[in-house]
Amino acid sequence: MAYAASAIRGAISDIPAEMAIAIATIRQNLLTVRLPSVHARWDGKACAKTVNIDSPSSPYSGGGSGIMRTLPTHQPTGTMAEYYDFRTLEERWRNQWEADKTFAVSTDPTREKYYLLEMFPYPSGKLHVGHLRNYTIGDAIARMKRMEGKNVLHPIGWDAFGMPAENAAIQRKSHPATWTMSNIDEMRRQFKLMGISYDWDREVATCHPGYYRWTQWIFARMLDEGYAYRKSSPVNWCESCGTTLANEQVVDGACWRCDNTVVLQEREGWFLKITAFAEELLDGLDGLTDGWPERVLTMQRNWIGKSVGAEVTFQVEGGGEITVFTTRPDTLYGATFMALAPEHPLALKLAEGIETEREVKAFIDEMAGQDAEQRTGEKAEKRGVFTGRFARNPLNGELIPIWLANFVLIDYGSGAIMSVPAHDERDFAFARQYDIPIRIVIAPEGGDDKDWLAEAESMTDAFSGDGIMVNSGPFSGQENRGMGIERVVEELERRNIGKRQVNYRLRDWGISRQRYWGSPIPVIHCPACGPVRVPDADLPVILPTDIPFPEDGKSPLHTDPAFYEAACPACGGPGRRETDTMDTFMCSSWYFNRYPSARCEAALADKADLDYWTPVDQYVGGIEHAILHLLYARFFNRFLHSIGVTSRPEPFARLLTQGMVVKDGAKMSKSKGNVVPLDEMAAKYGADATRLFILFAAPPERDLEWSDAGIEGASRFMNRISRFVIGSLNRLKGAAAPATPADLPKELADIRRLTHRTIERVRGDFGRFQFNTAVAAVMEMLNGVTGHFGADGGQGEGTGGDAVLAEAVGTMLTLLYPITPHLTTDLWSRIAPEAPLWDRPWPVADPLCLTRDELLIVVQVNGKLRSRITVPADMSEEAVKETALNDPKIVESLGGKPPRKVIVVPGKLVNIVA
RNA sequence: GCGAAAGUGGCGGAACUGGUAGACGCACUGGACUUAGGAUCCAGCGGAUCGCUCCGUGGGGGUUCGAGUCCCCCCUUUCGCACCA
Repeated sequence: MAYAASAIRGAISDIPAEMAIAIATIRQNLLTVRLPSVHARWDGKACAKTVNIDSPSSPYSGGGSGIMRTLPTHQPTGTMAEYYDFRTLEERWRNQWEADKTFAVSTDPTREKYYLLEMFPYPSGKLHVGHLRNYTIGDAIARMKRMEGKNVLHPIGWDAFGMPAENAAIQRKSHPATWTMSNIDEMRRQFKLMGISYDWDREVATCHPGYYRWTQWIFARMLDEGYAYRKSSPVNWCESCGTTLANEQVVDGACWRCDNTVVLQEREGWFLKITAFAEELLDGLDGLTDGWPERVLTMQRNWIGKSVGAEVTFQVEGGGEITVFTTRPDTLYGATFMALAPEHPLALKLAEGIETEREVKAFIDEMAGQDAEQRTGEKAEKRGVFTGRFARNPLNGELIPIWLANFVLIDYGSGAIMSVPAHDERDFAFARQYDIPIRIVIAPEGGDDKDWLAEAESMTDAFSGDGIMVNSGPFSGQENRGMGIERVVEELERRNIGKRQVNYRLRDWGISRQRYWGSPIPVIHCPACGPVRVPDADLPVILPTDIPFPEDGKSPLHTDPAFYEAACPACGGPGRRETDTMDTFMCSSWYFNRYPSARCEAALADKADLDYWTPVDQYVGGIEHAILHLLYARFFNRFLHSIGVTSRPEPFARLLTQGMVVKDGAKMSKSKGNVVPLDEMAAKYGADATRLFILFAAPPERDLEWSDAGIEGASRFMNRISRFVIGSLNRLKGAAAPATPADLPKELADIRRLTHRTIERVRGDFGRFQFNTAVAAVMEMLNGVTGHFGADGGQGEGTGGDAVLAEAVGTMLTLLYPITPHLTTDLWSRIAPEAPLWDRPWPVADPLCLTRDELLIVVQVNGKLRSRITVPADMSEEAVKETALNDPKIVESLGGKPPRKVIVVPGKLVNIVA
């Protein structure tokens, strides 16, 4: 007894000396230490203390690291709980995994591969538990797949270019590179601390020249293939970020990163022709329906926004023509006016020299001064002005007025529309406001034969449904859908005044950023040759990091002659290097193709490696990238596939979008000030307990509410399983294979059934990534097993139970390993030091152990639970029915009424209808 | 406005194809071990009567021997889209 107290005294130097006057008792394998109550606290904080008892005479000394226990300091006094020493144990295995490169993999076509990827992080500082969820889910999958025998590629890297580094540099009077690198170091440490099983040899950072060389190379290929081009156009400008943004990066009229209102500004810049892939990107989604969440597919479909219709040309009375796009050529006879966007090239021209000119000009000027919110926002009302000119309806020859309207968008279709107020809500509202005639040309199916021309007067809403064409010349009487549309288009094509046309909402991707911390665009502008791309041999164009970063945040590239002065690669004359940098989304659009051969110098990636590893089998990340990153990455991959670089058109076979971590009703984030620091959790509860809680608290797709009490529970479970396994150790060494259930006493057969049923449940749960129920199943199993063997695993010693116990312990540790790898590995190493847990195969349930010889049958009367009966498993349906009917509770419940009908669900229930 | 998902104890959440609602965990209550207990162990824990029983999965209808689960209507919340012709 005495050694325990002295061990404690020695181990905790900061406990006051009198504290060590402790009473220690050992009962079974549990050490209980009592301390005098006068020492209410020796440290005001509610954190834990660790006590290492590692005496040679200790019953716990066999395991090497010994048993350690934490003593919660907030207890006034305390018996030490049976805590496990997660600090020492987690560090030990973490170090071993790193030293041995346990999770490093190589291309091996003889083995089945599994590529698991979490969206790589932006190195913004330290990780908090909100970040961790993504990586914990990924790690659980990776570790499980390894146990299933797969060759698992599980890499990590850093999305390391971007604005926040520049902002931080200004604030700290530092340099974006310095800030980024130190964040990467910090976060790498934290990933290792949490025991995420990455192949660190494949780490990439997008700001490394060895990486962005290939980002530039991809841009060069796009330039060669005509998918990268330069144009001047109105682009989204974020004043607070001091840069332009792509359409995808504008959310509700505001910058996706800083939430500042975005304004349109005419600027010249580089664009990528993502629209050329619109159809492919849309079609590709059909192949992802099994593996991607439906709502992500829907969001991408909506974003691409395909519309099928026709292009129709209208002749302007007095010269000129206007082309419109419509999805409803069947309503052409109902077009009673045309409307142009105020920015339309003809807008002012039409009114030139006639009496409407001044009014039209005023309208155009007014609209030019409005931002997107005023123009197309929720409260924007329909506004317009008559140009004074008319166009001729190409089918019925009628003259219709040409208007300018605020609701017509210049950058969709041709920036002009034909307006059919009877069958389009927007046109209807506009027509009513400006007293433009409304003409019905589609009659609702089954509607009475009315005078449809007169009917328009009393319309209160546009009718946008389908029906029969009326007032439509030779087309009248047809169904509009299908044949009607088809016939009209044929007629337009025959007369050469229109044609079939598909339009997309998707726009080309503007990638020029007027910032410093990004990949340089490999182009030199030459006064003679125009923009010329830098030859491949000269890549990468290095982003200079040795130039001072100015305090005003302006990109030093624009003002650094050493950077921008360059000879034209084509003519050798003096040129100017492109000083804008690339959108960082370009860097993250292909990184998953780099991991398979992360250090490849000769190419973006080695083809054999790509053939073997891609596509990513399971991608894990946040829903916020449903469009942004996931659309760009698909685009890049398809482009690279089209030029023979990547092996598959689609990059991600399956996608899991995890929910956010919320605390106090808000998403956990630094700006909200509700973060739970990772280091703190690791120090207080350990990496395993933190991981366990994250996976246990909610299914992955749903939001997770952080709970300080919840992680205490996770920690308790770690403690209980640790106590149980350590207590059982002496029974496990050399335990034989368990006997078949038939040869075991009922209680032990039940334990084996519990073991194998748990294997079944966890298998199913892992398959659906329902880690919360998988954990619950193992918790249940531990409850059942401790119920039989005792919390210390010592009960029933010397019986044939050792083998059953050994099977149960091995199973629990294996099933839990993907979630809490450190503790399970450590405990297993005490049972079988020669074979590490991570090399064990994933368990398979033995059907023999799942069978039962007795079944519990629920008996209902009129659907209400009335009794439960236990019957032999092989009892016939008829006999089960009889047993149920003769059950005393059922007899009473029936009260002599004869059963009208009896339903028997084999193995489950009997329902008696009376 | 349109579309999608979701509403289950005090809380997080289970219930796979309709078949014992509330697994597992948290919180709470009682007990044990104790000088002490915010540790540990045991027990209880949807509501009402607290014996049998009745009512309970947002509300209302329906289908069925049987509905948290399927169908219809409504309410609430979250997310996405919102002049894209």
